[in-house]
Amino acid sequence: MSETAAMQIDSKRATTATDVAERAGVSQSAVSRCFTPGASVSARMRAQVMQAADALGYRPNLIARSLITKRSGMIGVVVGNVAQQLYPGTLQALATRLQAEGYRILLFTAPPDGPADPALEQIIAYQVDALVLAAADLSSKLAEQCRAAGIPVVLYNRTVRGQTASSVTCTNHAAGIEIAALFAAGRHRRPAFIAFDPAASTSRDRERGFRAGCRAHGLPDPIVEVGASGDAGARRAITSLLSRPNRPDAVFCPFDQMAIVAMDVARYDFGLSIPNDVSIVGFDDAPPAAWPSYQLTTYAQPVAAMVDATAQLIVEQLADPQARLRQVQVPGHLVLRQSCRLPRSQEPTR
Amino acid sequence: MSETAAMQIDSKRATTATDVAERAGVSQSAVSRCFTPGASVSARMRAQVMQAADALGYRPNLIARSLITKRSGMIGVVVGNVAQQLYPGTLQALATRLQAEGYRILLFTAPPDGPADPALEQIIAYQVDALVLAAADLSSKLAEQCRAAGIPVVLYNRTVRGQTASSVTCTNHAAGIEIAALFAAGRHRRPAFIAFDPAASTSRDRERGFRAGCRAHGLPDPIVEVGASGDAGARRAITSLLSRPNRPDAVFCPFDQMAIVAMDVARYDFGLSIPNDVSIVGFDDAPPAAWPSYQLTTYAQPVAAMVDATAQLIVEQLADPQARLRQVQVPGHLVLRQSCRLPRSQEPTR
DNA sequence: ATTTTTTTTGCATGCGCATGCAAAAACATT
DNA sequence: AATGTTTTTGCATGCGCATGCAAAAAAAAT
Repeated sequence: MSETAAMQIDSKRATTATDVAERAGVSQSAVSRCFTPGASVSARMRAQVMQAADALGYRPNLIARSLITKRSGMIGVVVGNVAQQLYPGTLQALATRLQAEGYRILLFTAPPDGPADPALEQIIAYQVDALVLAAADLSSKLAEQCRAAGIPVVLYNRTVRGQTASSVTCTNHAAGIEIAALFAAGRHRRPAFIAFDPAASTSRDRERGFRAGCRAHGLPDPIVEVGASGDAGARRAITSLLSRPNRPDAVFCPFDQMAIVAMDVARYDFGLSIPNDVSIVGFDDAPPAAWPSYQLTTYAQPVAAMVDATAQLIVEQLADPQARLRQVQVPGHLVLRQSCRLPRSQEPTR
Repeated sequence: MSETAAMQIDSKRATTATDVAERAGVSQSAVSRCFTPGASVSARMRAQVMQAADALGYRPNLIARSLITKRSGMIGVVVGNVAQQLYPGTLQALATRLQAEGYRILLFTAPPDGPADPALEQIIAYQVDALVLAAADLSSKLAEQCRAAGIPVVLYNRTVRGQTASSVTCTNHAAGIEIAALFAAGRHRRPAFIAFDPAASTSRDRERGFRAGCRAHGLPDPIVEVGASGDAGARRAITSLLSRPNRPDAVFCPFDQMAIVAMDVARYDFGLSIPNDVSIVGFDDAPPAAWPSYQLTTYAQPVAAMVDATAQLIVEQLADPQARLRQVQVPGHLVLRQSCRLPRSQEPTR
């Protein structure tokens, strides 16, 4: 009776290193060593242990291991809105990369409303080895607190004032300049920019570059409209722009989703032809940019390279906690498609 | 000298419950109790401890806690291709929901190539409390192994033979029937279906429903083409379909991305008009389906409800490991837009 | 065959915390 | 004031594993 009960409990219990040791007739530490790469074990012992381990279906408990090694093997990734823009691709790439590196991803999403730091407590309490902040509009407080707690932080696609964390971004400023040059080359006269959250460094840098580029190429200062909070905001902004008495003939949208909305509004609400009546340029080179219905000219973010840099920064900081913080900028490139008028001489590449 | 070194080490070390106890002049267990909801602590002690904890910036180490409670508070989520289709939205919703429930998400992505089970070892070793499998084309072996290891598994948007796990899907079969009915009502004559991975239950169920519906409504058996492996496969499949001598006049694509590709090919490669020359219906109601350029008629998957059901199943199984496995089917609904011809009498709703 | 060197193994300990148990303290009852 | 009752607290222990240290075994050198 009670024996049966005990056996049931036993069968529920996960098999531990001690169980394996017992069955193999060796010590628990021997088992541990067999599962620790680079430990000193004889071939015979290893075979013996492995056989017992297989028979019992043993897997080392990584939680227990973390407790000792002080490495959880988990990287926290905080994403604002997973569903938008380039984050799905980034997440995929990041996950693949970090998994290859032997890390697991602990995913946190920021609540859609308000910049409230998400389960901040959780993040620190969970002993993540490092943190990737991939939310353009997330409070920078989180980064600081983690840093104070000794957790390396890498900002993805954003920067923060005061060098409290490493960051990886695209060459946002240069991109803005380049796009202004493109507009100038296509003989546009009235540039415009739809700003995202003004607190987001990414949007700010692109805007600043764009302004500088306009000035440098003899264009007037761009008309700026704010198009925050998703498609609705973008719709409002582009509508406002196109309703102006002398409407812009070249609109730079700081990410593709916004540009897509802009194209749809221009075409279907205003009956405009792109790029004849108005040119629209996006940012990111998200998948829909290449769809035949849009053929969006856009500035491609080098996601693979950015993810790579992110992983590298993490590994670097983990290896040496004293490592200097770095702001990595990865160059992107313009992808010419059909949504922006070009100088006569130039054919769209690709 | 060595004192300084020692202090540095100390300052690196995270503060533990024992540190707090020392400072507050109480026992470590008292500290533990203060951070354990529902434990017996006097108000005075709590205040005393909390003050010390604040001063030291103490946070309980969840890893250590897990070791004792045998609950990691983590839910493993395995996703095939994060970047595609409805997964971003799902992931967002799931993360939000599970976070609200007090769980963290440990994210695993299946390698894009081959059905190789990803870091399976990792998943079990990491003591996740439960596992959500949201990869339509992932081997079902993983589910079985986890179940054997005593980890509750919930299949999201797919099922598996032999009741080895709970699952949450949309009413795929009924949806197939409904779409056949829609085609019949619109006086289509030559239905077609583009199959996804034939191993994926989701694609199979939709196809079976569609076939049944065609039969029931006096339509011929659908022409079936396989369009696996992403956009390229879809492109090949739809091209093949539209190249046929008597090409189909109604194509059902088992998810929106495929339908989008189909629309683009039909329009731009074949110069066809949608829905006059050919009707196209998708599945999921992903964001692009609503974009003006597509106006895709599609069967909406009730993501919120499905995520809800998933969370509920998990909570249920965690509360009672003996709980019966359940196959939950959440009803979706047809969203009529412009990509499918309707009977004269009917105007597109919405 | 003996000593020295190297490798392999077991023992003991502790990571940070939760929890059963018994002692102590606070409170309620007669 | 003394007893019984409830609450609060500390002590001790262990979760599953890695790791320093010393004993044991194997290999190399004399």
